[in-house]
Amino acid sequence: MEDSKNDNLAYKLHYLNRLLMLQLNDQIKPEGVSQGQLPVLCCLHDLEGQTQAELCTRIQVEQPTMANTLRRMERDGLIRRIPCEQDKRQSRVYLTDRIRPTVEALQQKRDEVIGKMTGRMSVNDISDFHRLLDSALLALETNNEI
Amino acid sequence: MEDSKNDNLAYKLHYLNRLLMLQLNDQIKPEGVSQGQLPVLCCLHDLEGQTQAELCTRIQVEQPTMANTLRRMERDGLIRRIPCEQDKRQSRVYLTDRIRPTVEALQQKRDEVIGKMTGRMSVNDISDFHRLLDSALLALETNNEI
DNA sequence: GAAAATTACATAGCAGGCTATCTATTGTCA
DNA sequence: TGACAATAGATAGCCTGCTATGTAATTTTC
Repeated sequence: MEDSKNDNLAYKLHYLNRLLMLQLNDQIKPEGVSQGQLPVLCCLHDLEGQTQAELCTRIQVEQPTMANTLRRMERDGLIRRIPCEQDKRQSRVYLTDRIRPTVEALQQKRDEVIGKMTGRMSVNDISDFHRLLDSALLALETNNEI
Repeated sequence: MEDSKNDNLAYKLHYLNRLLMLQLNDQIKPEGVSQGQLPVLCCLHDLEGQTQAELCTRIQVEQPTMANTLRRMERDGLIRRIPCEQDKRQSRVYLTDRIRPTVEALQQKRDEVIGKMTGRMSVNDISDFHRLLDSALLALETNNEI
């Protein structure tokens, strides 16, 4: 049976994701940025001053994951957090001046890795790939028992 | 720009993989098995007595990753390791009697999650999905600069 | 046959995902 | 107003991936 030899969608997706994240990491490492931090940089590049909770919602990770990511990013000088006056529980997150000018180049690096991945695909293939991923995402996001 | 709003293949793949692994975990957790352990169980179900290095090659993870996974699986009573007489550096890995009879049911659980993911796809879609993942894998496995 | 290279595996340390739980603040309502 | 509920974020602890490095056994080479 093929599936027991790892020839199944779950294995392929998992392995492809690992390859992709490794190569993405390699591309953005020179700027001192890692794979998990890039979505936060992009999200803040769209709109600075978001709260941790807002970043969680947009990037779709759990709150403690974001808390850890932000801690590392602050440590590495990618973001700064400014406590909110009105609500002392929350902070607003901003890019540092050092990283702000490089975010678009980082997005380009990411797109190059995606380009390598889709190198042998036709335009139709790529739009099918998007469509199939969207369909799979929607199916898994739908909250009911299997 | 759409890509800066996480509407890109890298983000989708990453997110889909996370959803898939979470739901796979939920399905196999009752048997005391987790997502990263399932490929090892399947691989040993095909052929018991493989070495750590052989498992690495088949499952395509780095050796320290496998070492850790095997340590947890031994701790949890999923495998046992028998030192090799001829070559004292290596051990051969076997399923425990407890887990051996359940491996096929676990594979079925995995296939159910995959089924949920592909629920709205046609047979053609699914074969396209395989083809596109294979193409992407091949492109990223090819070892040259972007 | 001994030194050197290789191999098999273990360990340390990090990133980034998760759940569960804690603290402090804010909001609600009787 | 004072108690309780809800919210924002931090922390602890786990898994699974990675790189770098260490150690013991084996193989190769001179």
